[in-house]
Amino acid sequence: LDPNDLPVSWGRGSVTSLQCGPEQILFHEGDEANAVYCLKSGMVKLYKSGGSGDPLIIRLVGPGHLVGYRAVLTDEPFAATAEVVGPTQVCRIPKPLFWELLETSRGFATRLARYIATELRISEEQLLAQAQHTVTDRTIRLLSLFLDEGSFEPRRDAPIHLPLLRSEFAKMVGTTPETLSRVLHRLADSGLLTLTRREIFVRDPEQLRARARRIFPRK
Amino acid sequence: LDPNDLPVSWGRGSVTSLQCGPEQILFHEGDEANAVYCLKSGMVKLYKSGGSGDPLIIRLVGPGHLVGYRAVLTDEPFAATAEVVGPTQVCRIPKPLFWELLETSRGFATRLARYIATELRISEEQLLAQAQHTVTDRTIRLLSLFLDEGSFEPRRDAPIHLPLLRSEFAKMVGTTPETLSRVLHRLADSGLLTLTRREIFVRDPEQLRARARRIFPRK
DNA sequence: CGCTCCGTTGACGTAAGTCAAGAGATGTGG
DNA sequence: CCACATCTCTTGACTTACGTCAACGGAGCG
Repeated sequence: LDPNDLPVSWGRGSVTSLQCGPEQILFHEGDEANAVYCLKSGMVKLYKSGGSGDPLIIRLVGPGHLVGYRAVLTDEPFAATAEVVGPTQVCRIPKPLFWELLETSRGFATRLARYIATELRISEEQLLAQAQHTVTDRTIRLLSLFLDEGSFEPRRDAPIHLPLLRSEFAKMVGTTPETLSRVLHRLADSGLLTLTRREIFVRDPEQLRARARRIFPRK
Repeated sequence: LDPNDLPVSWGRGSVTSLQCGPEQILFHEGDEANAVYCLKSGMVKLYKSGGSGDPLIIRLVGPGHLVGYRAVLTDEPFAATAEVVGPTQVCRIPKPLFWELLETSRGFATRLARYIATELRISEEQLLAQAQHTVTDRTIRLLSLFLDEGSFEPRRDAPIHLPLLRSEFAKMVGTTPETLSRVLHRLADSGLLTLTRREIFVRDPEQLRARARRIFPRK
């Protein structure tokens, strides 16, 4: 996931720019998909609940990335909900325009296909992790992913700062806040992390990455 | 997943046709991705192990579908292993030719993007199921999926016949053969299924579908 | 007729979900 | 500035689904 991966020129009338605040919903799971959104700044979380049970956060989306393209592309209803996390600027690209881009802009469809292909790999890796690794392992994996993509404002002495509540973090790992709390504190006790109310400081980034690689090879 | 979804004409010299037998491997996880495969008949299972632990079967691929396109598209090594299940005919499309198709064949890239987008939805649904549903629920979901796509030769009185061992079925559900056995027999006791050594007869397809819908809405 | 491979079943251990209570934060109004 | 309400995180006790280990039994095959 690298920002500005899709340098498409939006020189059309129908693209609108939106300034969004926290908790604003771009679209709901089940809604008709009539636009694609592109993040200029800020962050959006994409989660799906499937009707029953707690929602699972499918992914966090940063600047330069697209949301909603999957449903628009296949002409299905949205399969997830997109919610703004912090102050965020987005472009709204209506479906017809998106389709026009696909047909006219040379190479756009290919780039998009490649983009989705990467998402698919990530999703399948997460599926594997979910299927056969413990909460602790999955937590380490997620922390390591956050370290790698610096998109979450690493501080000088404090690599990871997430604008997420613990309960949201839990929804990304696929567990409950209670279990996540225990796991994080166990990791903190072993000296790997330092915890504050809503920040996670990684004491030893290299050791974390090493552990992640040991559990999930080839990353 | 509908067969012949990608009616591309393979009238080139470099496309080769292969006749494969069971257990033959098209490619291994980690191999360099130098070709895409298209199934003409038979079945291929795609699984990934991620180095440690039991492999998880990501998906079963039937006639008319592609395998390996994800890695070829993004120019990464294969992220999964493709193994032939029954007697199977496949086309092998070398990477350069596939790329040429993407660039020259009008609309191919878009169709491919749409195809991957569907895979992505399925993968994310499975992720959700894996994260917050029991083995029993996931088993029902899988059986219901098999019922819907008839690609697995439904018999007149016996809707589901899989050319898979129980252990493979378990790898699709994301559990162990032992647990799957217990779950299936519990479902059989309740009258929903009849079991033989390597076949699963669905006594009441409608009830199964109903249960699946109740657990996993909007399918 | 044995060998091997799977599927089944049982006993057991454990990771993690659930329920419930308590402890800090943070914010609000008097 | 201080109660007071609210929200999140944390901790504990309990429950449970599921994985693991091990033994057994029926199929298929040489």
